[in-house]
Amino acid sequence: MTGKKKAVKKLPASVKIKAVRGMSDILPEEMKFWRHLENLAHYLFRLYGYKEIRQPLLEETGLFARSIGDDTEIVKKEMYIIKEKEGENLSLRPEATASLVRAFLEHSLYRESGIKRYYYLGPMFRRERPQAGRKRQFHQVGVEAIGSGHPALDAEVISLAGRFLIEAGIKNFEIQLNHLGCQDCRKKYIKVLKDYFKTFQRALCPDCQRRFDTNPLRILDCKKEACQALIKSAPKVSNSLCLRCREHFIQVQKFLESLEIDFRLNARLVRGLDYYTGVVFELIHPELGAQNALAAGGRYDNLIEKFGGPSLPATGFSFGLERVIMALKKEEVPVAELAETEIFLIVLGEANFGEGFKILQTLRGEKLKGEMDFENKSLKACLRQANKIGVKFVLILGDEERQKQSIMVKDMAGGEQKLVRIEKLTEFLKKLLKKS
RNA sequence: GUGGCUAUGGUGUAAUGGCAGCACAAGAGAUUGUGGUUCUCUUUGUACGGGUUCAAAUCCCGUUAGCCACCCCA
Repeated sequence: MTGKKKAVKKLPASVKIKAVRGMSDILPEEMKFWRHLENLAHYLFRLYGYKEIRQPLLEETGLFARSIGDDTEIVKKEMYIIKEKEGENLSLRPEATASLVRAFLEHSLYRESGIKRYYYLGPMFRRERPQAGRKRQFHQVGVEAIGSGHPALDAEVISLAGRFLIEAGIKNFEIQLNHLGCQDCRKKYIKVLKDYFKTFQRALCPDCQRRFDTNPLRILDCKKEACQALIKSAPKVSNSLCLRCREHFIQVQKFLESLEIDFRLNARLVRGLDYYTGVVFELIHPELGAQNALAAGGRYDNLIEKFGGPSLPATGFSFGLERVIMALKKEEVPVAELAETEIFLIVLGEANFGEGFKILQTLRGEKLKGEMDFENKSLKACLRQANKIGVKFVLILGDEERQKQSIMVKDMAGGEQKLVRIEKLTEFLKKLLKKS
């Protein structure tokens, strides 16, 4: 290729390709945020004894229907379902807990001793109408801790979620707690709630009239003014809790207080997924509008047994990474740039190109991050480029240097330069880069 | 899924029915081997499809996408 580049002709609109709705590219400039959170997850969750696990993106559709609930929006409307020629349909996972429990049982991981702690990280899929913080492919990191009903485990998981945000650099968030009751008292509460709302059923908004049948707990979550008054005087969960649940909730709060974790009780906090029982929580960021839940989680003490496994209590949470990144940006949290190019090699004259190309390979072999120009651009243009990408050193290899078996090393910060013999180059650069 | 708002170079914006302009970014250059500042020049755009009109970025319809709220949820 010589001469001027021709302008790239645009494809006609009829064949313009673009990403699927609600699924966005994560471009290099965004990547530092992702790596910031992913690295933190790997470090922090392991610190607490959680082991990484990765499940497939596809599972049998029935798995989600059974765990999340047949009547939830997620299962009814939002799953990406792949029709198989034979056998059961497959679905892209809308969340991770169901498939984690599946894997847990399939590989008999319950045979291991003690509390089983896992963390995961990856894309989830829900076919919702997209918005900021609500993509159709979105990403979660989360943990699941299986095998203990102890309130300290709730406290561990909740405090871990809080610590994740704090270490990520987010200051402005709130932990909200509620107790939905165990299987028994939850059922009891739902009955009490339905009895209460039954008398006022006609006063409820249309959505809530529907919720009355599908998920009465959700009525507590309604934002309509008409319902607010009724909700206010509705019976509280706390009054329906059995003695054990009540004691458990108190213990969880005590443990959290002992760890100096701030939280707020929210009697109207409910969960949309059917498998939740007991203590549930959300981590809310106040500046993110309607998508303000950075993370949510809670106990699911009956799910494993429901899937045919042993009766093991469990709890966990998951973060929506897109939302955490929105919070990072809102709070202008400084996030470290990813490792950048340290050295830019400039070759003058095509005769020296091969030699320069070899030197670059040697530098890279020594773990020095280097680049060079392949287009025989002018020295000026190369320096400008090197300056733009912010390298610390520029190496110049021309006829003069070549004759002396040396290379010019230029410090971009100060501007001074020094002739260095090629065999001493890597040693020389390493010393400088470690110091600076 | 429901309702609403929006769509102009890579990015941010101007043009209120009459010449698509500006800034940043990008590329080339300012006496031939020295960057950042400055200066000159250059490339690149009305999301898509229709309609109204002498004339459409501008008005209308549809599509697509993004955003906001709801639904739901991380």
